[in-house]
Amino acid sequence: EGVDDGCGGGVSMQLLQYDLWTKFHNLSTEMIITKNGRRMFPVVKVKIRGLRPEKTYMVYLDMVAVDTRRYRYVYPSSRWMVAGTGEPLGQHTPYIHPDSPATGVQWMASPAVAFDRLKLTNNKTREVKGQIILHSMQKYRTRVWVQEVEAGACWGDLPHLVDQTHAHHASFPETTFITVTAYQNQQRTGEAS
Amino acid sequence: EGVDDGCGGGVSMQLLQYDLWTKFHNLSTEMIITKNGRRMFPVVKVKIRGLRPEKTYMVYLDMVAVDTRRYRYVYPSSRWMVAGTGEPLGQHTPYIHPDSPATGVQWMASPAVAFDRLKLTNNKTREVKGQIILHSMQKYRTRVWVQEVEAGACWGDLPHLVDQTHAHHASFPETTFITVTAYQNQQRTGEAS
DNA sequence: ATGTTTCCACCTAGGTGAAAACTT
DNA sequence: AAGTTTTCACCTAGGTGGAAACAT
Repeated sequence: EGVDDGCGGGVSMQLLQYDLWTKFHNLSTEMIITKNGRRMFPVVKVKIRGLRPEKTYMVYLDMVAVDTRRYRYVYPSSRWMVAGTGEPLGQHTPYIHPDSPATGVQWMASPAVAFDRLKLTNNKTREVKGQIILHSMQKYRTRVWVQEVEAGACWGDLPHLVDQTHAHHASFPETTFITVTAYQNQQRTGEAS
Repeated sequence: EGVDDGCGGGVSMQLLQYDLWTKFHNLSTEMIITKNGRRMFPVVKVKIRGLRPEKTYMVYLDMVAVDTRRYRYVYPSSRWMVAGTGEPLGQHTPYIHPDSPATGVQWMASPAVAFDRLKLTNNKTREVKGQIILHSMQKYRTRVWVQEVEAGACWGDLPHLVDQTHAHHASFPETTFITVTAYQNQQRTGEAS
């Protein structure tokens, strides 16, 4: 339940499927990205608490570039090694959770706010809705945001309402990953939760 | 754009895919229901106008039993004929549109509020969420409701908030159908919209 | 040759129409 | 035997891992 918070207030976010993520963190740490976009495995699921029930919030996610290095998987030792300098840190438009906007009651009633529709891609040419563009072979960490918006806000306008200076956030060390376009570690398997 | 309204106010609902529904009304008028639930074809899609932008509404749908007769498809003439008395008129819990609750802005921004997830069933034993239970071989008409609710309402509580006396409604003659468990009319085909 | 990306056949989940089964 | 219901194989859409292709 690693949690930092940006903005004071009692808002808390807890990463679910903690065992799965721990295993991921120990064994693999690699996340596939493809041209057409690939879903994350494991899926980021969080439990959100401490919202004001009647207020309206949107929830969104972005990937924090941990550094500007490039990584390579080295076979004899089966470890990730630094392999030079990567792309400079950039800002991408966050992925807005499809249930947004919704009231505090709704977000908290849900046992798990899941980002299972999110896709990761390396296709820089066309920006597709629902996909986050990342650089290959670089290290990222998942970060989730909760931001209050006006009750009348609608889905289409949400991207313009993103204001990270007035939002709560949490990032989860277990979700740190290195982007690949094909699995490097052969131990990687896809068991369900 | 057949519209009746229950409650005054400028709320209007228009049935979309009118050509498709007209063809349905002229050629077929039969709707499949199965044990496990079957989606409607055509799908009910409506355009909603005249809501107060900032207010919160839920939208739901029910099936009005047109009469208590039982119908049979007679082949030589290829027509539906009355074939005796059916089940008495009953009340079923309405199907709440999965986007509920949402603000007036959101409902009106959508070019078509579609009930494409709705399933119709003849399975009276277990009441399944997302399915409407109907009697076979009887005649029904689709009716759509719009009801204002408090901003803090959440999905799980909506069924208890249904109050048809304080809701707008519209029913569409073109959507009148007779329930069957297998197609009677061989001309029935499933072209897309 | 090695490291990286794209492509593609497999697999799965779920919806559909028609054959099979059931009923009266 | 006719009418009605259920079952089931086909089809489709979309996600996945490994094979093929590409690049350095």
